[in-house]
Amino acid sequence: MVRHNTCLMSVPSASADSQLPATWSPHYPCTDMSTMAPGYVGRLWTQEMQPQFWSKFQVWEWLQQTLDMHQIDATSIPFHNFDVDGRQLCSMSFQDFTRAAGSVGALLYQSITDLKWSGGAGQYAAEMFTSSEVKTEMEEFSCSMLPFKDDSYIYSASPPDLYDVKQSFPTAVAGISPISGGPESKRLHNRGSVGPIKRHNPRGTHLWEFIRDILLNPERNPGLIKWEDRSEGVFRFLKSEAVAQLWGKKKNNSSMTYEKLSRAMRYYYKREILERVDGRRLVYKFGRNARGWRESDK
DNA sequence: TCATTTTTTCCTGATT
DNA sequence: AAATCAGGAAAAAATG
Repeated sequence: MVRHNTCLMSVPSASADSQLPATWSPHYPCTDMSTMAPGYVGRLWTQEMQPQFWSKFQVWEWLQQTLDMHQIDATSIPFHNFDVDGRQLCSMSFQDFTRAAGSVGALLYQSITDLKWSGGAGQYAAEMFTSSEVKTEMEEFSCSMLPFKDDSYIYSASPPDLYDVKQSFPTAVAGISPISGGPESKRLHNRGSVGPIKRHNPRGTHLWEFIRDILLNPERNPGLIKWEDRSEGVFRFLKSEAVAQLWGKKKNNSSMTYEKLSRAMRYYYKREILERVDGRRLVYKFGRNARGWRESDK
């Protein structure tokens, strides 16, 4: 009955490290922050911490963190609308936010407003600190990811999950009044038909949704997973261990591995969320019960 | 708290 | 040889 994970203590394999994109280097609840020499942190604190000085990349980081924190599916907002640096971000009005991100904009606006005034203290500090740690690599990254080739399918990604948003932060929207208590706050970008959509998704995403969202957000996906056949829903893990680490991060489980993640994936076969693709390693295919991955699926 | 569903962990064995 | 794939079992987590 007793399980000892002596061999799981650290990251499973060396290959995991090499796969780990700087972007996704695990953000643990910064335990060592507090125990760290203040001088060390201070340097980073003053500059990296303040949203005004964020790079575009850090803006993305913040976006991702904020959405995660509120359990909002990343596909529900067009990331390319936030291809701005910290300075620009901070100069955006409430309206700008709602225009850029629909209803989620309110939340984002509130978040960034808080950060501006708090000077970046709090949890974000930790997050941003982590990212500044790997800054050099990150910058390489952001360069290589800047030119997104195809924004179009960011949009096609959203529908279902969008609905959890209201559920998870209605208060934020309501309590944001200061700037515009007005009409423009209701220009949510819902695409006409509010048809038979089931808002079932409880909280965070399930594994398959997590995978789908990575695929659907190229700008958040620095070569982690790639479509093999977009129209058939066939995809392949390029950096299996990195994806596992990312999944682990989401689940707050630092010992996640591809081995374990793949077991969960295999359970999807029976439920027809995934279809088996044999012969090809690291290749999976969405099944009839997987929703929201098609380009024409909205 | 309970029941059910999903995910995690571990493992043995097969494949590539 | 090292990774992956396959699933069974069972525990743990997440959800309603």
